[in-house]
Amino acid sequence: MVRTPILNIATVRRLKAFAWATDRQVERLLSHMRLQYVEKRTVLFNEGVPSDSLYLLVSGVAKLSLRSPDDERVLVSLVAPGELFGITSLMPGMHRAFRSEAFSDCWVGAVRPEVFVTTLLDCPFAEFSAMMEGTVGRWFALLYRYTRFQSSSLRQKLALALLELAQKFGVRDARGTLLILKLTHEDLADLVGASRQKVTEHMKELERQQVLLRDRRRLIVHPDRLREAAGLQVEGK
Amino acid sequence: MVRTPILNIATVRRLKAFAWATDRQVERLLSHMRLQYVEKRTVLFNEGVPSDSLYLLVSGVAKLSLRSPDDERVLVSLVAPGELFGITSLMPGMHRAFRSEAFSDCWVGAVRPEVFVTTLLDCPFAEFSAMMEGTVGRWFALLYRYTRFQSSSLRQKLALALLELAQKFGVRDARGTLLILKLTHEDLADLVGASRQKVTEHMKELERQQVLLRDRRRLIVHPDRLREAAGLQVEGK
DNA sequence: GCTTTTTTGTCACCTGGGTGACACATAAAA
DNA sequence: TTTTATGTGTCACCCAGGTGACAAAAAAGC
Repeated sequence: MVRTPILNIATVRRLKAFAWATDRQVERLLSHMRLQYVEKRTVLFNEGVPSDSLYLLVSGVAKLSLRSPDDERVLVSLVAPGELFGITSLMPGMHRAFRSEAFSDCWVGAVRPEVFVTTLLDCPFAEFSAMMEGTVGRWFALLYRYTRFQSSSLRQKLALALLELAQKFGVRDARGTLLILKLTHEDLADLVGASRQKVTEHMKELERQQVLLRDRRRLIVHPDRLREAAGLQVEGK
Repeated sequence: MVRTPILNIATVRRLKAFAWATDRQVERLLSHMRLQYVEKRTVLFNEGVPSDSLYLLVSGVAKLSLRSPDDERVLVSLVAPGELFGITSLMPGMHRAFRSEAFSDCWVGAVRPEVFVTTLLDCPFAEFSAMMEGTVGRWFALLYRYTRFQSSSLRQKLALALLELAQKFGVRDARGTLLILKLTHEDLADLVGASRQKVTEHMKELERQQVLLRDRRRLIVHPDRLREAAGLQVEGK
């Protein structure tokens, strides 16, 4: 038999995440929190599903992971008691980036992100959310890239990096997506954490495969072919 | 001669980061923004310095990088026009995690984070900031770890991972810091993106060096020795 | 234009870490 | 206690990618 943990104002206020909140705020928050017991190995949410709850780990250890291109499980992080997780729910229209599962038996509290924000900050959720996207969205995007890098071959990292660059610095062109910056192979090498020589080799190979071409020192990539050449699933949104 | 770029309300509102703001908010923000021209290769801020401004890249390309344990430059990200960067300034008492320099000649706008937040969200900066720390602080910490992983040996990655675990799950003990979770070598391997066998080898070696020891299936680490054994500089807070 | 510097392309060679295989130890289940 | 499942320790072998070296090609200066 599992005993429901005590989750009162005093306990919560001891957590770093809420140290600065008032009693009334914490009280309101708790009244909106559904507490649940999650048994070891149970999946709380999966990658890709809509992100509509924010979680507080009350006790136990939770695990964030993702499945890499070649089907490996990457353990991204272990969540300690007192931490908030499932943070993508604070950004508009996000989907879960990681799978979350119980690493040991856990008690977890769930709140709607709207309630969380309006209770603790009293400002409209939509605005807060947009603000997050415009600021820390960058961190998230970077984290996303780095976690996928783990367990990828150099070829795949290069593809991932080029796709990201195409997204940020690309303009449509008859021949594909033109990157409006002048990148040396050394820049790319620094970006993916590889040696310049190997980057040159792979780039040459990708040119041979018609996946990208070069107009003087400007790159033109073909995103779809690139994704395919690197064995990355063509993402549906 | 360099022409000062136009930075009026209409221009700014076209940027994704501000699409949702009102004219008045944008106007107020602009009046508090100091615009500066930054020549290619100039460093805007360095890792480790206090984080007291938020930047908007108006034109050009900026670069975020860091220096790895073995003195390599890791290119973390390239910033596109219209993006905000220097985001650590939104979290309390943070220092810069990355160096930022102009990748090409740039126009950059700087605002105090307090002004940014209170203008766009009208809620106290201190609260907003604390909220950021309690939520997206996790992303930042992860990003930090992953960027350092780039260009580290397996030994160093393991050390980094164990130090992070010690911080999150450790309790002081006569013999060092005791981790209050039962981790298999396979868990560690997944965490650092390595094979189970190699992790076993390195762990054994670390035990031999008295850097960590094991009590049944619980780890006890000695943070200082661990940092030293992995050739990581002992960080001064 | 010519010169100097920066990139690119390609070698041959070395090494850290992946893989598979298997014995042994430890913990959980029965 | 015995059985079964899960972790740990250690091989021998292989390969992706790092390193150094150098020539050719492009850019940038002049």
